[in-house]
Amino acid sequence: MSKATPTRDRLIHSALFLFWERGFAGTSMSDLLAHAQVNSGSFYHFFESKEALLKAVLDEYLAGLGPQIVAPAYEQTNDPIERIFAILAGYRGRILFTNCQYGCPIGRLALEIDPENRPAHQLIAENFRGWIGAVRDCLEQARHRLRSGTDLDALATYVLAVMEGGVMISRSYAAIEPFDQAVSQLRAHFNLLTSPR
Amino acid sequence: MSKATPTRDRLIHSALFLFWERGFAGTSMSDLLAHAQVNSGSFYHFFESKEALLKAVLDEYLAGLGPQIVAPAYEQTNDPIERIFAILAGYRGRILFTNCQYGCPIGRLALEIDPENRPAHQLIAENFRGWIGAVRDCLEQARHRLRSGTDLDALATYVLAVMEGGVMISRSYAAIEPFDQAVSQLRAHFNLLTSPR
DNA sequence: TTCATAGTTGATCGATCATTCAAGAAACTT
DNA sequence: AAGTTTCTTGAATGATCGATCAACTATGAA
Repeated sequence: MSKATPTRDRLIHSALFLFWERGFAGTSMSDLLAHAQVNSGSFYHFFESKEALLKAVLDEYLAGLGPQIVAPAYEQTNDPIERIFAILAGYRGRILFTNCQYGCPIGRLALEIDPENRPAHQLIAENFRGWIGAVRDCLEQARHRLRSGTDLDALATYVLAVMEGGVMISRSYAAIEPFDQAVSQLRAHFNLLTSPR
Repeated sequence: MSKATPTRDRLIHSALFLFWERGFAGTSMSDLLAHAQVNSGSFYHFFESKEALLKAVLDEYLAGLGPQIVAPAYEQTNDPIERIFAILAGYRGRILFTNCQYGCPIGRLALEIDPENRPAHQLIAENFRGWIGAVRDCLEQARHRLRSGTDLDALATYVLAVMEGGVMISRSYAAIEPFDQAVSQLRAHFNLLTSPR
């Protein structure tokens, strides 16, 4: 990250990456400061604490959900159901790009951050809600093709669960296969949901 | 944990619980030693390092998979597919028991532990494989009821992904609903898979 | 030019981290 | 009873943690 970028942005973008790679506790302040090329005094000029940085990072993820995750998938295809699978394919690309090592950054924090830390989990939940909402929008558009009685909220939540779970298993296997298997089964489910009775 | 229990066992059982509650990095040696009522010198008599304890804990989880997770579900019902959902119901109980705060202890470690730490991830993957294997055994028994062409390995992996993802989302929402929604959609999937064409 | 505000520097702080070790107690073997 | 191994005790270690602070520079308004 070039020093041309404002200090606060360098800090956030370094944290985006490092929290994804190493988690929150696993990223030390000295790691972060070295990566962002910032001195500790400057950090505390912009943020009250490491904790405050976490919140800023979660805000940033939320802001990036549309442009970084949803929009590229929407550009791939006009079919609403294919758009859902295009979102999943985006995660597949990121898994491969990181040698199956990094998963979903939000999911990682969801399991790491103390549940008693409600402000942080509120933001994590908002990220999940945003993601689920995007999938739900697609389902809404495809609702006439889905079996009547399908619970769209539950189905959208389910898609997120499959993604997060698939990413998790692929990480430990250090292989893409578990993710692919999970997605292929989800595809089978959608095929059944959209097939004539 | 009473002092009647051997020291090594106290350490492992304390770690089982604390790693589940706070994660590996989030559990300090002093937390652990206080919880197990053991002095640091005794710890290092039995374990080479905190890292070595992690491996012992993962071994313990693997050993507990049958008796703690699978067997109780098998006792609930004889129907192989219902047994899968009984396993999921077991996790539901544990989620509720911990106020939606603790999820799956293996999943938590899967996302926390550095993927470069292959020995640990081998053990995590073995736990996942064991879980998937147990589900696969049930699917095998029910294979005549499933649509032909169903990939049983992929379907079993998928069940784990849904469980892990559902647990994760419930944790951040601090509510059981996301888990229930995920399981209900999985149920819908199984209903479609077993319904006549 | 002056002055206030905004941002930077890096040494330093106390707390806590995982780990070590010398000494001694307890549990065995003979 | 004597000797040997196993286990326990808890103070101490050096490293690293997140955070602080006073001194300094850069910026912008008057």
